[in-house]
Amino acid sequence: MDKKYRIRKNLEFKRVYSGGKNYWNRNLTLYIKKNNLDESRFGITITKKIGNAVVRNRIRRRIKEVYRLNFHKIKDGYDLVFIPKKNVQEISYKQLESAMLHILKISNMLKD
RNA sequence: GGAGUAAAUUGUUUGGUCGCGUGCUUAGGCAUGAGGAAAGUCCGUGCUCCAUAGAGCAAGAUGCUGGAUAACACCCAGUGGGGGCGACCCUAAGGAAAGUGCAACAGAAAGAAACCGCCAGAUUAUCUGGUAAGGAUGGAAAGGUGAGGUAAGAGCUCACCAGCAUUUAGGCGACUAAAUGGCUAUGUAAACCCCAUCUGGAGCAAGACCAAAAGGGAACUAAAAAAGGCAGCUGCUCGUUGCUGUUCCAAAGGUAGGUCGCAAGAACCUAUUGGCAACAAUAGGUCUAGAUAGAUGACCAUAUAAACAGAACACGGCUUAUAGAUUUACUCUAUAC
RNA sequence: GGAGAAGUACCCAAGUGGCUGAAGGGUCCGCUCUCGAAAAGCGGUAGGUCGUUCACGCGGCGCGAGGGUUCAAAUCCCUCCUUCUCCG
Repeated sequence: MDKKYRIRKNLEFKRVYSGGKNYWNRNLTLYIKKNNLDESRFGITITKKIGNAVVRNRIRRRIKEVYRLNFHKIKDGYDLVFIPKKNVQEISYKQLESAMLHILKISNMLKD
């Protein structure tokens, strides 16, 4: 995943939190905001309260993997921030994939 | 074979499809990419800034001896004490006769002790003197056991044991052994303290350089010197550094952000030599992560099972977590011979 | 990544070696007041857990967890756990 498709600055994260819409389901929270660019960008925030460093790394890598495989289905011109909830450390990769697709569907971010 | 002690190693393998960080590149690719604890941040160093890192006090650390080290609370070799049949393990282990404090309750008394008792004398609801053998309290009661001795007793005397001091011998030393002496004033220093040795403070979010936006900045003479005030250097004192009012001008400063710090090092491997060892010296060889919302993953196949866990300046230790497998040395014990 | 603070009944908390299971509030229970409640006032041998008991009661353990020093630890020392704060 190229760096231009990722949110990297603390300022940009804060802009998405304050000005964006948010959606949630049992496993995830999603913040969305228009970014006036040609492509969509994404970021992940995991609190230190979830597991230890190994668990957090595994969750982050799985979310990146799901996003990479479904990248082409997502509408252009938005910033997305995924925030996993505490129970994500117990679910499998397959369950995480369906949860992410579900939240993208209810937020109306999938292309037709 | 069983039970155990000590030390060490390893801690997923191979293949396929898609994907990530860094470096190189002829732009297709090639090379390389987490740990024994990367963890906790408990110690010690390097490194950076603060004044060149200064003086005194305060505060803190260490605490048997010797060695080793860049340094340490770690490590090695020993000493004393404790535990285990043993291999072996544990040990904050200086000073209580420098001084102060504390030892609740109980008990006569918690440090140079007469409540009861025992003995002697006077007197008779008791008083005076001697006495630490016995009672009672307590975690602890004034060296222990036995014998002599005595009015009753007592290291008062003697034997053995424990403890103290001196001398001699051995050892670099902690200390050990023997002899002699006087017979002895509890515990607590992870209470204050004393003694010896050591420590300036902060920390890579240190700090250096470039530098948007926003915002006003610099020079000068009088006050001047001195003193005072404010700020920085350390918790305080000393000491030390900078600033303090009027006139001119478009530079200075360092926030967001970026670059560096940032990986060839007290490095690792092998051999030899010195040393009981920790370790040191020499020679040869190797280059081995460097991110900045933070790189190792997903799926499939395979092997019987695979834990704890993820670098953020680096290194030496300590502590804590850890499934399974393997190796070496040693101890006790059953059976057999 | 680095620096620091705290942890005591259900909640807020005092206690810095000894008669403290632990002061004091809130809470809970009972009573007064009221038609009834709330508020207010008065009282309480209540309070976690384990064992024993019909119950009352009695005993053990318990101040984040585990060790150590001491005759004696919530308090002193060491290790670990959890929570919170600050530093660009």
